[in-house]
Amino acid sequence: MMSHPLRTHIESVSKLTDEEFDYILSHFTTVKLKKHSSLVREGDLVKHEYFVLKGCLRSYVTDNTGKEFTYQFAAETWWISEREAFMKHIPASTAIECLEDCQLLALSYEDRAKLGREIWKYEHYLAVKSNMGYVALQKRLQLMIMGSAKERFENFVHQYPHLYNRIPKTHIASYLGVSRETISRLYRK
Amino acid sequence: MMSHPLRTHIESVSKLTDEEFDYILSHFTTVKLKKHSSLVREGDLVKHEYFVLKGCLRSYVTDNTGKEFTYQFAAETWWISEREAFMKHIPASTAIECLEDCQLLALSYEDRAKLGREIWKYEHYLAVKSNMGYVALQKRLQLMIMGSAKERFENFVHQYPHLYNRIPKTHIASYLGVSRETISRLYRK
DNA sequence: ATTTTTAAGTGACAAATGTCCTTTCACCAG
DNA sequence: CTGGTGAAAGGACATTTGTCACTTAAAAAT
Repeated sequence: MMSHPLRTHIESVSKLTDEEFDYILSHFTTVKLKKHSSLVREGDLVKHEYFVLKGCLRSYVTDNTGKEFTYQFAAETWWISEREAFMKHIPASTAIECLEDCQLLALSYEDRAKLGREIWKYEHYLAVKSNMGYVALQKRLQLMIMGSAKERFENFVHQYPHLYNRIPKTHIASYLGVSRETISRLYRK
Repeated sequence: MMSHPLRTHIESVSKLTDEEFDYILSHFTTVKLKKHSSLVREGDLVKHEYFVLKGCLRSYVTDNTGKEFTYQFAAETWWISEREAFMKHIPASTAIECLEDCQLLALSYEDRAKLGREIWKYEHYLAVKSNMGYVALQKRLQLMIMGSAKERFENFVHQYPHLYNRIPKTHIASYLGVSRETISRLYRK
C-alpha cells in the first residue's frame, strides 16, 4: 500500500511510527486552488507554509520596472512559503501563484512550532530541511556568478527535467536571470 | 570600560551576565595569522569556526579554468568558516585566506555544540545568526539576478564602505561576479 | 633609495545577452 | 470547425560585459 507523500518526505530524514505520522498529519488542512490563482500576494501576512500534493507553483518578486524574478518553483513533494514573512510575521515581499490547478497541505505557524516542540523528529526534519535549503541557495548563487547563461540553463534542465517541459519558458528564464529569448537561442543548438 | 567585541556581538541578540560571557569566552582560543596565509585549504577538514578580532579574510572557490569566486569577506566582528565542511565533517570545497594580518577567535565544533546545549542564549544567538545569513544570501542572489553590474557594485560600496577601500578590487569583482575591468569602468563615471 | 612585484586604470575589440518586433504554433471557448 | 489568445521562435540590432595588451601607480623587498 501507498505511503502518504508527506510521510515519505519526512521519513527521508527520520522514520516515524504510524501514530506519530497521523498526529502530525492531523495538524494540516487541505487547500485547493485553480491555475493562475494567488496563494500569497505582496503585502499579505503569511500564516501558513505549504506542502504540495498536486500541481505546481512559483514564488516571485517584481521590481520597480515590472520585471519579475522567480525565486522558487514547487511541484509535488516540495514545500513552499514566504519564509521571511512566515517566520517574522511581516508583510510578504514575495508573491506565490499557481501555475496549474493545485492541491496543498497547509500548516500554520503555531502548529509548526507545536509539532517541533512535541515531536523531536519533526524538529530535526525541519533543521535538516533548512540546512539543505541553505546549501542549495549557495550552489545557486555560485552557479549564477560563475556560470554562463548556457551552463545555468543546462544545469536546470539536468536538475529538474520534469519541470522543464511543464513550466512556461518565461518563468524558467526569470528563475535563471536571463531573457526568454536567450533560452530560445540556447536550445536551438 | 570597553566591552569585548564578541560579547557586544552576542548581546546584539540577547544580553549575557558577566559569568555567562566569561564561560563562553573560555572555550575560544586565539589564532594569529600573517597576511596571505591560508586559514583553510580546499580538501581540509574544518574543525573550527572563527570570529574576527582584527584583520580581514575572504573565502573563495576556484573553478576548473582557474577563475575565482569570492564567496564571503569577513572583517572585524564577523564570523567566518566553511559552513558545510564544518557542519558535516567533510573536506572543504572552499578555501579561506587572510587579506591582512589577522587575529581570530576559534571555536571547535564540539565546544560550539556544548555551549549551545548549556547556554540557551548562545543557541538562540546561533539560530538568529543563521537566519540572518539565509536572508542575506537571498538578497544577494536576487540582486545578482535582477541587478546590473553597476547596481551590484553601488550596492556593495553602500553596504560595505569600509571594505571597498581595504580589499583589492580583483576580489570585489569576483565577489560581484564581474571582471576587474568592469569595476574600473564603473567608477570612472 | 632602488629595485622588484603587485594592483589598478585604460583603450580596442570580441562575445554574450538584452530588446524590440514579426511570425508561427498550439490550445481553448464558443 | 473557427476565431482568438498566449506562448514560443526567430531575426536585427543595441548594449553590456569580457578579454587582451599595455601603461601607470603603488607597495613591498632589499
